[in-house]
Amino acid sequence: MDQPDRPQPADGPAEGTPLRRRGKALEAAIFEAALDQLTSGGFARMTMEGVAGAAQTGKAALYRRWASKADLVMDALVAAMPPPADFPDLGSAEAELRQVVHGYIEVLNSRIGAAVRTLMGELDHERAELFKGFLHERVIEPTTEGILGILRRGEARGDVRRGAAVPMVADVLPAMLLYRARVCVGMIEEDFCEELLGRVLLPMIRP
Amino acid sequence: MDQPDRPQPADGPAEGTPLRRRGKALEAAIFEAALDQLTSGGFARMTMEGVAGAAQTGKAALYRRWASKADLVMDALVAAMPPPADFPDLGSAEAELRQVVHGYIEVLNSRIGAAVRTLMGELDHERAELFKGFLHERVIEPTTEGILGILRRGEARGDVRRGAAVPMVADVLPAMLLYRARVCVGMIEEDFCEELLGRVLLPMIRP
DNA sequence: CCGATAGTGAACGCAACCGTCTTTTAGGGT
DNA sequence: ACCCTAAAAGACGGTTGCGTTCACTATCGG
Repeated sequence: MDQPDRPQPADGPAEGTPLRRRGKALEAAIFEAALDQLTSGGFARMTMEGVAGAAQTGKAALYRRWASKADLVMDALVAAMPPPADFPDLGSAEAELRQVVHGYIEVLNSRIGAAVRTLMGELDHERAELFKGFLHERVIEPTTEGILGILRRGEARGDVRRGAAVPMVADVLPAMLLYRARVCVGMIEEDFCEELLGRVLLPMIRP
Repeated sequence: MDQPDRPQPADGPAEGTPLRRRGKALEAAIFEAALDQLTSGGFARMTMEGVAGAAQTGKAALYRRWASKADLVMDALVAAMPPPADFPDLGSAEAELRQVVHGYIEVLNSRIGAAVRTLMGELDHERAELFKGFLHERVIEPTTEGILGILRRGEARGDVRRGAAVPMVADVLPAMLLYRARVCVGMIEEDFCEELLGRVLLPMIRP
């Protein structure tokens, strides 16, 4: 039952590469290391020493910028966050939901997606208060609102049943993606998308 | 951004109560403390010292029984786990799903439910390997199989659409419960049950 | 080239926790 | 009452990481 208790060191620059970076380049490396350490071990197990080591820099360089681990994580999240997703009118709720699912699968399979997923999994820990606001404003609520928009349009168009444009229905998509990410190993495959649409989402909203 | 970094001490026996317990009574107190510490801070932040303190015992008493923190958590989970849920034939998929949702809400609002929820949230951390087998065998798969049984009966009976008796559909219920538990503060209320049924589950499976 | 400054690497004292050990105490059984 | 033994309490040496400091070095801009 004894396993290493720390996130694994991330791969750093290749050997022979000049190691001293300044300013933005160093920050990018630090952010990358921070998100990776966060993902592989959770917030508690992520350490400033680990991040510094993975970014091949010194702790002093981290503490010159950030007072705490949480400050660093928050800045790393903000820096890596993609722009808000679009939820354009594609003429059918099915096409729109398919695009959303594809988009979210792509994000979840990315570094920032994995980090967000980790924090979502820790939302009910006491330290999650640190990130709750960010996750609600930048992840949870935009997702729900965007899908709600699709459902409203669908209701008006007629390809979504009346009464479906509510947050509970909008939350099924993110809930299923997170559950799938939790329960199964590895990346979410694209065929998951078609099954989620065909078995769950479209039957649920059909008129 | 500085907050306490450890789970809060659980309430122990009242002052003046004799503190020395032996055997099963002490183990029960230790298990309770372990699950509470696990829930409030996650696996990483739970410590043997914290558990010992919350159970008002000494570390030596813990180490006499369990070689490691993970061993303790596993035994605490096994001891606290309710018997497998029943999924009886109630004559309609609606009634059956309502009973399941009620049952799971009740479990999720309990100590063992909160602990399981915490571990579900950490399933993709490296240390989650320790509990993955347990969670799959005792939580995830029984849930999916039980709901699948309901869906199959419903298909045969005619109140569930053809093609709905698949794991993807069966996973919507636990996925939504976990998402709700993650995203919203506090206990899951019973009116959540009716909305989940009325807006999501029944529309999704209706013929 | 030179000066300013950020980065590097090492070291430091401290806190928290681990796992172990010892002495004392008290609960349970006979 | 007596005895056995598990539990309580405290201490210990070791490890890890924190946050800080310092001397040196590399980089950038003038």
